[in-house]
Order: sequence, then structure tokens, then C-alpha cells
Amino acid sequence: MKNGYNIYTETLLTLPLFSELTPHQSKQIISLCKIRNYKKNEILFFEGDNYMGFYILLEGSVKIYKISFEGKESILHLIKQYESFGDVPLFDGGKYPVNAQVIADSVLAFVPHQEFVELIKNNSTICFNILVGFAKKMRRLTQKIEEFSTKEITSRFARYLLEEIKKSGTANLPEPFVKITISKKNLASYLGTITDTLSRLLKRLQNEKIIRVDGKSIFILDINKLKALAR
Amino acid sequence: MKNGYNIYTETLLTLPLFSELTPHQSKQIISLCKIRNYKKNEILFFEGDNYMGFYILLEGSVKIYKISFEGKESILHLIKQYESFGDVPLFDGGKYPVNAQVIADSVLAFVPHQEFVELIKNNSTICFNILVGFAKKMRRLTQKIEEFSTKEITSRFARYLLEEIKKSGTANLPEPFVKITISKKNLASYLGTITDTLSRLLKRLQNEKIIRVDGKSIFILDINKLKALAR
DNA sequence: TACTAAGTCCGACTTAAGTCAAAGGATATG
DNA sequence: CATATCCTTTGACTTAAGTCGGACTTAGTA
Repeated sequence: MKNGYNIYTETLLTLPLFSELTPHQSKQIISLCKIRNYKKNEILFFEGDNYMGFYILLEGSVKIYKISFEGKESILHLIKQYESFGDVPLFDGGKYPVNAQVIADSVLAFVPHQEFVELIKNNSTICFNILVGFAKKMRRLTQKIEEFSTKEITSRFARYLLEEIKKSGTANLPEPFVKITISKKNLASYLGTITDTLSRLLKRLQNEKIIRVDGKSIFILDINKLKALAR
Repeated sequence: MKNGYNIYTETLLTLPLFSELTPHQSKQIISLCKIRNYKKNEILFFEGDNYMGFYILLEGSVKIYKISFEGKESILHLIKQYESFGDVPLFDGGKYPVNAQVIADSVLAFVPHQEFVELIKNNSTICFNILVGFAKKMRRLTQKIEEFSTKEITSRFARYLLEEIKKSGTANLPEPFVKITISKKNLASYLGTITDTLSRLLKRLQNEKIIRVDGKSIFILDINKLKALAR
């Protein structure tokens, strides 16, 4: 499967990152990328590992996380389809700053850094596209820091729900809903808390008739109250 | 003072950001940049303001911060000399994502975005240099999120001190010290807390003979204990 | 020099959320 | 299908850190 022209190779070239390349450059990119399937729970890299290259998520789900000294995990990003990650060390020359683990069966493209850096050093288009990606990521990180430093968990969770509803496209239904595709543990860690607290929070919001939980789905009963909590 | 060739213009061109430019490009940059003095407390931009361009700190001190709905401030960055800020919207086309205020009399270079984007779109060198800057900032943000989500204030403060000692170059003195150049309020906000808590913390660490506070200076009495706290 | 405003410190109180332990559910594996 | 393992929920308890009120100190300006 490695390197081969396959269904994903074409997808890869349509990504914003690689748009507006010459045919020759496209060929180079393709010969560089290693597309591979990964099983749930596989580790891609650990914090501090020597830098090998970055990844692009083509299918599935990946979490980017840190482990504190006490062993507590906190998830910084849940990578979205077609998003790249592990690209920070490309430019500052350091090691991987975080851990990355596949949390559902996935397909990833791996781009080895040496060759890639050579390729882009003289390609302002790709550089600019990467900058766009970085800018978006910085905005999200900035947002997260603000939330972590000023908001309580209830508020962070409310924001998360509102965000997910927007993405799900159910915002205008009488009962907008979110399907949670990750484990409660991962969700808790993403919100900066633990499962115990998340569990209690879900119960409380149900008692207050703000949400209704049905298996992996959360239905919003009172979006205005939810918005008030998100403040 | 605007636009003129002055002592700072040359400095500007030696920055990593603008290194390796052709003389022609250098000239363009200089004609673009507006160098100005700012008085302490002047606001550079507010979150949500329409994007005008980015800044480079030549002299002084600038804080980048957010204000929560409840009015609580949290400082995301304390800009270092020669660092640029307000550069995220250059690439994702949004508004300013944060507030920026000068917290000591300062000299700043302002770079209007329209012209600058035109200039760099075909200049992979500048793009690459900006990417390096972004990568460093992302590392710091990542670090901060981890700290905020897993660490208590004592630990964050200990890390801050160790960091500052390293920068100050007094790490190997019998009593390494840090000179706090910002107000306690700003420091508290940077650490993600309030002055009351910071004040109590300082007192506690003094009682435990880990630090000694003398005016604006903090002397480290027991660096090993401090390192233990930083965990 | 004096007055105002801002910054700092401190004690008493409150509270959100973490810890711990135990019990139920769900899922996977042989 | 039975056992084991992991995931989730729950209650009782603990604690870090925020809130509030007030006093004191420093700095800035008239």
C-alpha cells in the first residue's frame, strides 16, 4: 500500500495545502508521501521523539495530547479530516512537542521532513498554505487557553456542544443534537477534566432539562440556557 | 518619525524575519513599516477589530490578552523584544483574535497587511521565516495549555521562575534571581490567577524558605525545592 | 506637598472540581 | 457463554483557589 497511487493520492493533491502546485511538484509530493492504514490505539509518535515528519489525516480520528508528570492526560487537538499535524518541528527544528495516537481505525499520509523542507524552501505557495493552517491552529489554541484560564467546565462543555451542533448541521432542528464519536474519557480529557466530573455534569444538565442523553447522542432541549452557560 | 530611516530601521532588517532579503526587498519593507513610540498603557488593538496589520516590538513591553465575558483578563503572551505579534489574521483573513496593550513605554514597527501579503506571496524566504516564528509560538501555546489544564498555580509559578532565571543568566549564582518588570496584576494574569492568590503564594514560598522577595526582585533560596514544585 | 487612584496584602468564607472507593454496565476474548 | 477487562456512574470527602471586604502602600499628578 505504501507510496502507491490509490484513491487517497488524488484526494491528497486536492487539499488546500497542496493546491496550486505544478504537475512536477505534485509528482514530487506523491512520491514523498507514505499512505498507510492504522488500527485504533496505535501510537504515531511520543513527545520528545526525534522528528521524522508530519501527518495528514485522510480518514478516521487522531488525538494530540500531553501527559503531565502525575500521569494526567490532556488532549490539545482532536484532528479533523484532512488536517495535518506534527508540523511544528518542521520549522523550529525541535522534537515532537506532543503525543499522537490514532483513536479510531484511520488512514494517514506521512510526509518525511527532510525531503519536504527541501521541496518547500523555494515554494512560497506551499509555505503560504501551511501558514494558513498554522494561523487557524493558533486561533484554536488561543481560544482554548482563554477557556482554560477563565472558564469553568460547565461553560467549556456548553461551548463544545454549541460548536459541535454547528458542525453537525442540526442547529436549526427543533432538537439539535450531537453524536459523540469519541469515548467519554477522551471527551473529558479534551475538556480538561476527568470522566467523573463529566458524568456528573451530564446528569446535572439533564436534570435541568437542558440536554437529553441517549446513548452516544446528546439532544439539546433548551439552546438558550445552553448559550447562557457558554458565556 | 514615521517611516524615516532611523536607528531602528537598520535593526529591523537584521531580524530573522527579514534576513536574507535582496536589497530591493529590504527597501520595500522599510517603506512599508511605520516605526512609532508608544506610551505605557496605550492600546494597539482590541479583539474583533478589523485587521490592519501586525507589529514588531523593538523596545519596551507589550501584553497580548483576552477578556472573558465576566471581565476577567488572561494574558496569553508577554511579547519579547524583536518578536512580532498580530500576525495570525495575515493568513486566515479574520479579525484580531486578541487584545494588545503596551505595558511600558515602547517602540514598535507596524506593518500594514495588504502590502505585506503582496510582498511575501512570492517570497518563500519570508514565508519560511514567519513559519519559524509561528512554530515557536505554537510550542509556547501548547505548553501553556498543558500547564493550565493539569497544573496548579504553585507549579505554574515555579516553572515561570525557572524559565526567567534561565533567561536572566543568573542560574549559576549562589542565589539566582529574577527581576519582575511587570506589575503583580499582569504577572498574576499571565499565570492564570489573580493578585490575591499570587500574593498568598509568594508569602507561602517565603515562609518555606524557597524564595526571598526584595521589592521587585525574587531570589531563589532553594532551587531544588523549586524544581520539585515545578513538576 | 498633599491628594487621588492604583496596586498590594490579608483574613474569613465559599465553591467548583478533584480524589478515592465501590458498584454497575459494556465489550472483548478465548 | 462465561470470564475478564475496561468504561462509566455515583456518593462521600478534600482541597485549591476564587470572592469579598477592608486596610495598607506606592505612584502619579495637581
